[in-house]
Amino acid sequence: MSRFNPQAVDRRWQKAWETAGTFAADTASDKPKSYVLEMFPYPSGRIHMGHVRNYTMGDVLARYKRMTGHEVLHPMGWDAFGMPAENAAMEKKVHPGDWTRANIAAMRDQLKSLGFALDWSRELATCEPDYYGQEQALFLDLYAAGLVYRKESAVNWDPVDMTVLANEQVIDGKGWRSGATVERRKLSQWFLKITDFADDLLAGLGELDQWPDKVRLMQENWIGKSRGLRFRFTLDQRINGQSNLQVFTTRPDTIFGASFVAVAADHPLAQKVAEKNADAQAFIAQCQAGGTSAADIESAEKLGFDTGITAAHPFQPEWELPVYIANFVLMDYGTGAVFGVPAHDQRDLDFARKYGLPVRRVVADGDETASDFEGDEAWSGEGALVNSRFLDGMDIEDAKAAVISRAEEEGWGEGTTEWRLRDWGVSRQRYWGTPIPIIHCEDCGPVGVPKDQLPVVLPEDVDFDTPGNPLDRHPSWKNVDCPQCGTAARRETDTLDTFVNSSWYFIRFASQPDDKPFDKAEAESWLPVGQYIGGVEHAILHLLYARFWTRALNRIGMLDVKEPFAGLFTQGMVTHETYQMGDGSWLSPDEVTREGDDWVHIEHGEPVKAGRVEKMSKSKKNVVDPDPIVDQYGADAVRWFMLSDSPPERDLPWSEAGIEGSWRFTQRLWRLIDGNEAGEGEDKDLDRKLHQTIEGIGEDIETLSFNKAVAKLYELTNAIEKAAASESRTVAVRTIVRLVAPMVPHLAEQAWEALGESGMVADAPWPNVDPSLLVEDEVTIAIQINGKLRDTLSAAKGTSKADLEALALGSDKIARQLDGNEPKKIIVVPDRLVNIVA
RNA sequence: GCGGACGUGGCGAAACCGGUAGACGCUGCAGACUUAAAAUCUGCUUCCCGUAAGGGAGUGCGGGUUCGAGUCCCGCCGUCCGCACCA
Repeated sequence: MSRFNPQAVDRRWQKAWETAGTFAADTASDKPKSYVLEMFPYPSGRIHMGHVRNYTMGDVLARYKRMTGHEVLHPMGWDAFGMPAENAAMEKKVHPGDWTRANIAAMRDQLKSLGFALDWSRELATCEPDYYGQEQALFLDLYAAGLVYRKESAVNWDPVDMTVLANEQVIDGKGWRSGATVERRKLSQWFLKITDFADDLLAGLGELDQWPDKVRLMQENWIGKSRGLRFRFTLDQRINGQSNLQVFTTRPDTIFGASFVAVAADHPLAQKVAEKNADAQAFIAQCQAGGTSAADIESAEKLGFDTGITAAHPFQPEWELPVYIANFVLMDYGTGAVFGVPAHDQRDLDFARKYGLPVRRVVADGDETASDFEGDEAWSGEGALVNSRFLDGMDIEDAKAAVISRAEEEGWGEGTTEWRLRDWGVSRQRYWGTPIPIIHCEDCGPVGVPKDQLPVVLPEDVDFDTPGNPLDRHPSWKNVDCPQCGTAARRETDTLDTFVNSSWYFIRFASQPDDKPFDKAEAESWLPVGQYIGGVEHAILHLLYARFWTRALNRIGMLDVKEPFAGLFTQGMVTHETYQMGDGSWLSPDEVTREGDDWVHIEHGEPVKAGRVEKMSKSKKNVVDPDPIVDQYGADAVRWFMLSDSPPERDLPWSEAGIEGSWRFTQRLWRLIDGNEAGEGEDKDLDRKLHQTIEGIGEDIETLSFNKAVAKLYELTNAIEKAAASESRTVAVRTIVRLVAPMVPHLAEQAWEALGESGMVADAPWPNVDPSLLVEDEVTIAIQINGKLRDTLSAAKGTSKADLEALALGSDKIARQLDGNEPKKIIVVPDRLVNIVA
């Protein structure tokens, strides 16, 4: 009997698939189409285990779909623009393009070594002009359709490096390189009108029944449709010529609990106050220090500045509320101004306690109705309105409606729908991205680059010695003539957010003509993606942007598909134990070894502390590189491990013992197949097991429950091993090759060939279930007393309730337990259990 | 701060509609084969009491519904993810 030798076999079949064009997707095929897609990788340099897991899952599904008669599109490409390339350029003095392309080449080889069933003929990289040029064309189409506009928006400004920072480059309010306190600075930037589609994006979630509920809920909350009241406070003085201050609230019911009004630091009222008040100016400056991210802003200490202005309560003009400038009010949401109800909002309560403002209860917390609110925990739950005049006794919803209709009658406010979703800012002040195809002309304003001049190609001759955007200081690229009037003008130097690249790559995979972004009919023959697989970290932004982009293409008539991804699966991370020396420094898994129950350094034997199992990360050095693992154990063992044990949506802890186990299994499987001896006769138990497995695995793969499919294959393997030679056993061996083919394709091809089958197993049909072989005739019945298991017995399937009851009462163990007592009641669940209540 | 999820043996987990908790894998232990080792094979492996037969406890914690709860309800605790310029 031979051994399974992946070092010899893997490459052989990878070449065979490539030569035969096995996985090339044929648009003209009349088979049912299936589009399987995993989120394309950023070419960071090496494939990591997270990629291997992600792509293995998609691969199993793609191969299974092929075997069940589908024409499968399973492509791969590169999300190739982004900051790491520029960081590498600064640190290693390499051009971002060279760095990126070298990374792509290395990672492509790595992916190929894993034997994924990919259609490489459709490979694309977003950093190449043939991709981003088409993206520029789409941008211009959206611009023409009125879906693109410019407005002022805040960025993180590093005053020392004189550059814009990404949120992740702001650490505790400081720039990551310079250490300088970051400022919020306003720049004129490009926006896409995603809010035009807010209602539709929300409504569309309802039809995405193959998406995880949690993702739909997260998107729903992100879009954040809320019904509320927009109304005007009358101020005691005119500011900017206005004596009104417009606010928005989702809780108009709590209007009688108001104790202050607050505006954002960049609200016009705040700006006006600051003109004459140095303290206000200083406060605003303080609010604008630190990063722009919501997490930073909202978790900071609540601070306010009393402007001295007061606002009259709409129901009682002599009741005056102080107007504050506050650091937790966001200019981007609602009107940038709110009223604070400390008793029923935690932020407002913290603020009121800090500044000694009144705290009035207006919603009863059970029996608690007193106007004076005690304690430091706001009550945001349900309750009847109290201390609220005409609202008293109403529930929250009725009170909201009552206040809105009163405001509308009296003319000082109106019920509105507000969205948390904001328009998508796509401007990035960086080099390594899609150039925005706009030329700024003094006379004509922003003018789109004519389509026959696309692509606007990034200049190659740039340097990264100075921080900031090299496009900005590249005169020959930047200075051009206006396409409209011909006078001197300048190119837009901002590039597009990389989320734009990933908002349509799945369409380009389906159709990639040279002269346009995609062919409508061809793209529509594949779309929507049947199963999209990627990390949960993309649950909101990427997926929402792609859904928006698809709708935008819809509106301009380029595509009739509305939802890009019919099925979505979010997979868990690959984790590993962490190791630390006594001094706190991290060690990588290959620097440590086990001695008994303890870990020590592999070279000098010093003790090592094994820590928590965490996401693999460079900073904690708990990273395992797939390459040497594939070399040692072969692609199939790695793939098998990726599918085993952990449910795919949960984290998968990588372990040396685990990959060893997978390796042993591949060898065992090979021995089972290669060592099968012909026999006579049928083996009914094995037949049943086989067909139960065929049925179960099909379901498991379709629901991406790979860990369950793996467990069933172990059970079947165990059963075949134990079975004596027979015709049934030979059939089982021939069948299991096809059942494992999506998971361990190299081994399966080799076995298929060894068994003398014709063609490739990748093209073989998936085995059929014979329902007549699934029937069980004996079942085990549990016998409980008061819900506790006391005995089990075996009975023919379908035994009547009365017979089961008699059998149960006839058991010695039960008689002993009952000790002569009469059962009060007996519950019988046929084919399952008998529960005796004593 | 806001939003979302998750929690079952030493470990990863399974358990379909509320019906035998722990399938399957890993680890560990014992044994077989071997001159020896590796590989392989066999058995055991939730915890506690007990030589055993057997008994008791048990699905993060505290309550509840039910003949019966890992599963349903209420309240906690812990961990992880996202928060619009990381991708």
